[in-house]
Amino acid sequence: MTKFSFGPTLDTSEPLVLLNKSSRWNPFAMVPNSPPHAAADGHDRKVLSEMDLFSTKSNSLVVKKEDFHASDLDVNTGLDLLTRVSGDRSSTGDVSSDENRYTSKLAKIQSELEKTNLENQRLKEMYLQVSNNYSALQVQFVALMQQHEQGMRNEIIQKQDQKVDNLAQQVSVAVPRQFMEMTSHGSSSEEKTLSGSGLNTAELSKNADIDGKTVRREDTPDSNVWTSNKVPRLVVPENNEQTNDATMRKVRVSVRARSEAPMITDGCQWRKYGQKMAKGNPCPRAYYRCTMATGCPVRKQVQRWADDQTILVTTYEGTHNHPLPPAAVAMASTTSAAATMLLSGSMSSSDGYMNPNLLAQAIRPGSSSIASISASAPFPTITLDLTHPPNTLQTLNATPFEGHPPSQYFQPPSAMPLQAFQQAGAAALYNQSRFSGSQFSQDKISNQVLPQNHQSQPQTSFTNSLSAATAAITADPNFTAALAAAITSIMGGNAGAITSNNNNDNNSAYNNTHDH
DNA sequence: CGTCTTTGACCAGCGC
DNA sequence: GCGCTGGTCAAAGACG
Repeated sequence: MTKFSFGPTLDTSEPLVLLNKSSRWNPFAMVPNSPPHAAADGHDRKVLSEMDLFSTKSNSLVVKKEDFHASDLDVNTGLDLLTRVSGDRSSTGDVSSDENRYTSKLAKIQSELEKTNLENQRLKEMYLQVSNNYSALQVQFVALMQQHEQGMRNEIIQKQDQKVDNLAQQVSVAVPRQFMEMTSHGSSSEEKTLSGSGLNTAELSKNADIDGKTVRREDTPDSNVWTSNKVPRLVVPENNEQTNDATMRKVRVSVRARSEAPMITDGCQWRKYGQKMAKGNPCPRAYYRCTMATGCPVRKQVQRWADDQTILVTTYEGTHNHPLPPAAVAMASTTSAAATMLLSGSMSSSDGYMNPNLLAQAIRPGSSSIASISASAPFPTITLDLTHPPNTLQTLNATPFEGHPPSQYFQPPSAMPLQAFQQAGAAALYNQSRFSGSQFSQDKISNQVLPQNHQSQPQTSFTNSLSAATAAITADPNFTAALAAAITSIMGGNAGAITSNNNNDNNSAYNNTHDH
């Protein structure tokens, strides 16, 4: 309820004392707020605008005239006003006229009280209404935010579908769609003997239509995760046991960040379930799983980079099957967007091989890059390198843990927020389906033809945003926020859903000598 | 006492 | 089949 402050204009001492002394309410006890004409002290005090502001029974304040007599006024000696009035009366000697005057004043006060009570009542109602409206708006806001997020996902899916259609029209060579086929139909011979259409747009559309059903997949630990809901939908149809294919399940997002802190909180809760020494890295690799919800399939690996142990490499796998706290959403969206790009590229590709021409343009040695895609890794992995300041970013040269030789890099071409970035990423991933199978065939790469509609795009805009994001990252100790800023910059603020990254790794973990 | 971490054991995939 | 490696399990201990 609105609480009205009497403020500095209220002289609480006198009326309070009076009220304590007399069980009968005396309107003149409100001397401090009596109208000027009622106050003999000459002070221009205002009428108390609100009397009983908190009691619904304030109307009971109405006082009958007959309750007031001159004797009453005389008794209340504690009231300055009354004292003065008595003095005035004694000077005039006209008691009856004074009573009449007090009666008229009382009537005025009563009327004012009624007005103020009515006003108070209106204010109460207004407050209730505002409060209710606020609550309703709050609910609507939450709902809109959810719808907005879903809408962005759908938009991305539509863009992906359009891109896929374009690719289907452009690609005439017979190419296996391993990545998609593996997820939609499992590893069947079909994936390698796909018709010359390259892309089965009808099937792609069908996959896209699966939207809304694939969220369920997140409930299965083996489901393909690491992506926003839309991505798994595209990649993995429901009711397909093949969706549990280990390869697809291993789609990963790796984040490199320079951090001396033993642990970086991203809002999610993680439970360490294992630690092992990995080949080629003196630092042990810690395994975590999300414990924010039972059955959440999200896992992550944390390991310090062998080349620079000040760099924490966190690799995420899976999609949360539960709501995320705000603190976790940023990271989740970031990694999810990256995974979305990766998978969207895989989806848009009609084959499993890289296009050397594309790579030649996508990979610009010496140029900045924070995103790379590993084709040599056992699983499709997109790596976000947040360890380099602007203009000194380096492409990632290997998957973080396995110590493999330099993988294929993807540098987002220019001036391209989400759609273009995704297109470029998709193109870069166009032929990377094979990396899901861990063995990338260079021989096949050389024979591939790719659409390159994105390759000529200028780079300055993206570079600028990238530099800004990187600067924010390097300056911001809040890894999560910084990472979110970076990806938002890349993705044009359309980063979708949810995969959470968290560096819960701690120094103690590295003291262990658990090895095999 | 419940939760979390530690860590040795176990399993699966892969190459030889 | 064997060894290597990555990944996971689960008992035991630590911790609050």
